[in-house]
Amino acid sequence: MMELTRKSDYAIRGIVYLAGKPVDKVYLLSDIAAAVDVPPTFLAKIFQQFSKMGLVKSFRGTGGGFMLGRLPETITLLEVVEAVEGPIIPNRCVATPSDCDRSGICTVHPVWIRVQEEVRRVLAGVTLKDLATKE
Amino acid sequence: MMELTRKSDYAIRGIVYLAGKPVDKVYLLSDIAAAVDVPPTFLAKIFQQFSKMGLVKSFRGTGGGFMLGRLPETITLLEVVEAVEGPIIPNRCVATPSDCDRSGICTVHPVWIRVQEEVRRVLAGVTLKDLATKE
DNA sequence: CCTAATAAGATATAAATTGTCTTTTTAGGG
DNA sequence: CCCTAAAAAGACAATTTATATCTTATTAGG
Ligand code: SF4
Ligand code: SF4
Repeated sequence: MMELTRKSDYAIRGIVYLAGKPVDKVYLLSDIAAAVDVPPTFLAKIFQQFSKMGLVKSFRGTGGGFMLGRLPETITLLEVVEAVEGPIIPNRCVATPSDCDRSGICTVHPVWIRVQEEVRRVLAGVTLKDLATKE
Repeated sequence: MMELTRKSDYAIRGIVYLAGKPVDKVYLLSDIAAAVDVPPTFLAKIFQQFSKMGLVKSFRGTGGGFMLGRLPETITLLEVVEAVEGPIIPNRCVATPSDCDRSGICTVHPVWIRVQEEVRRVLAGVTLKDLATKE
């Protein structure tokens, strides 16, 4: 239960890498992928998603690559994870109570909401700046 | 991310149902399954697991069925969930840091440990007695 | 023994995960 | 105006996980 996908882990590796570099320069996807040990084609897909959401900016053609879309201190881990996986929902009734006939009377339902809140709270408390490894 | 499986949800439904009934009587699997709206064969598998772990007791043959293995106030939701799904691990490096070469230097790693702690704390704080619907 | 019930194990289907491959688009430089 | 470098987009594929079901065995009571 509750296991992060590779995709999210890779995504975090990639964007944290960017956050640890000078933010106004572009970096080759292939270089990023190599540095964080992620299959390049997979990371490409992830960064395409991020690009649409503004988490990163992309530049095509010669001299192209990726850079962070915003300052590292303004991007939380929560935002990154939810950008990849969608909302954090411990159980489907948290997102859509109508999915389960029992949600009205279910005593477990509120527990999942609390779990969601706690997880979100932890992840929202960490920014890319916090995570960036400065060397 | 972080979504509970049906199996766990079904498991909880089933065992919470038992917790809401007089604890020293046996109940037919088919009745439990019908009451909580779970495929009977699936719930059977789950309860077989639970039985091995002592969460429930099973009785075969005529007049057989299931009852709770311990008092409802001594069984936490955490225990039930982990009995079905195994340990709660937000990321595989939490269980086995050696799985990931980067765990030594990774700044994200400690965050997943905190997430794990928070989730476990919430679930450990709820017992089957709390969840049992009395009517 | 006959019947009721769970136990155990094999099997099946569908969905999600974890990628890869090919083609297209964009941009820079000579 | 090409040529090359790079990301974008979309199709495709393998593997694993989830979600069951089915069959046969075992146990217990009457
Ligand atoms: S049974 Fe309760 S916890 Fe499970 S899905 Fe329905 S409302 Fe949510
Ligand atoms: S990169 Fe960090 S968070 Fe991801 S698996 Fe490795 S140690 Fe864990």
